[in-house]
Amino acid sequence: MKHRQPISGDLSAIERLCIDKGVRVTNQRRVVAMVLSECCDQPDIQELHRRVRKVDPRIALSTVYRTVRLLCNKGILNRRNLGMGRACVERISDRGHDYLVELQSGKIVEFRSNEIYRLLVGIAQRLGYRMVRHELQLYVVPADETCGSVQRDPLRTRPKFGN
Amino acid sequence: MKHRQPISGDLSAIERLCIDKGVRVTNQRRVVAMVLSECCDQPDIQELHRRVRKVDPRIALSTVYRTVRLLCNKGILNRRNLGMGRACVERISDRGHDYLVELQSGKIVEFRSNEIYRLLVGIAQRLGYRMVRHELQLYVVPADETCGSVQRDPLRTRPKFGN
DNA sequence: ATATATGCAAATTCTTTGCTGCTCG
DNA sequence: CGAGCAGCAAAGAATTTGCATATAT
Repeated sequence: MKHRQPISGDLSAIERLCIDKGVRVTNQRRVVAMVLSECCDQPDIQELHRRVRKVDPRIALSTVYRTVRLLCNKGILNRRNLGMGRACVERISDRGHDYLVELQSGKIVEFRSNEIYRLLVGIAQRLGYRMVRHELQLYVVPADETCGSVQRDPLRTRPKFGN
Repeated sequence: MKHRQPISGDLSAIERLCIDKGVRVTNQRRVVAMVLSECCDQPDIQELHRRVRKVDPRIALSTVYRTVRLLCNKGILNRRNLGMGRACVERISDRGHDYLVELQSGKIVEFRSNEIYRLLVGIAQRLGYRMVRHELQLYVVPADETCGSVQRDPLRTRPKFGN
């Protein structure tokens, strides 16, 4: 590997978290952190890699996978399934956000509900647990839609634990 | 393909739905429907195939994939991601159910909340949509747990649209 | 009878890993 | 310096598909 100039600029929120948690900050991790910090959509790993490459084309896909996995383990990132065959990498935020997914178009809208959040805390408590986080997807069709509840598409989901 | 005796017995709830929706009922689909109707856990595709094979060992994995995809499209089944690297095939039920997932052990508890359900309907409405269904996972640790919100494990999620 | 399913194996796509040379702290 | 990274290519795992044959209606 040839020498490479460290990228410049302020640290992203994610980079800050890495330092706080004692994660070694390499140049490629910095790029991934930066790209993710600037996202206002929900990229999957391949898309994330595409964007990362625009900053530094030499960063390998496997590095992105490894970085995301590491930061997931550290509680900094989360890989989230949005159903309908989509998944994304997102920053873990304190209260979290949820997604409304339009079935026909695939359009995604983020939303939050403190009421739901509080109910969830209560449910966990009542069952003897403490809530760490949650994921909620709301699948919808336009209000005027006449059609029934026919699914848009099958979607696969591939699971398994990573090390 | 050699001739094969149709399996006997009453129709499962899922088979009933297939007939109603005009889905051609083949012997292998009947087996998949039956196995799923009898599940009281959350099997993934591979596990589903394993159980299907116990009934008829000649049913191929690809058939199970195709059947699940078809029934998802018909709004009879749903493939659901439980986070932490697990996904499952489940029957779509009217109001739906949600999952509480214990992060350490991976234990899964189903729950329902009418309050949350109502809130979701309202949220969709307010945004100009009609809710078709939702998915909600609640990740927890035992109440007495001292540890923070460190993630259990990275997990992959593989998305993509099917046919 | 005939449009559709199924099995099988090969092809895709997503993800991880082994190895070796680099780099952060 | 020295433990932990990044690249690359190859291995693995999950899922789909092409094609010839079998089957439901």
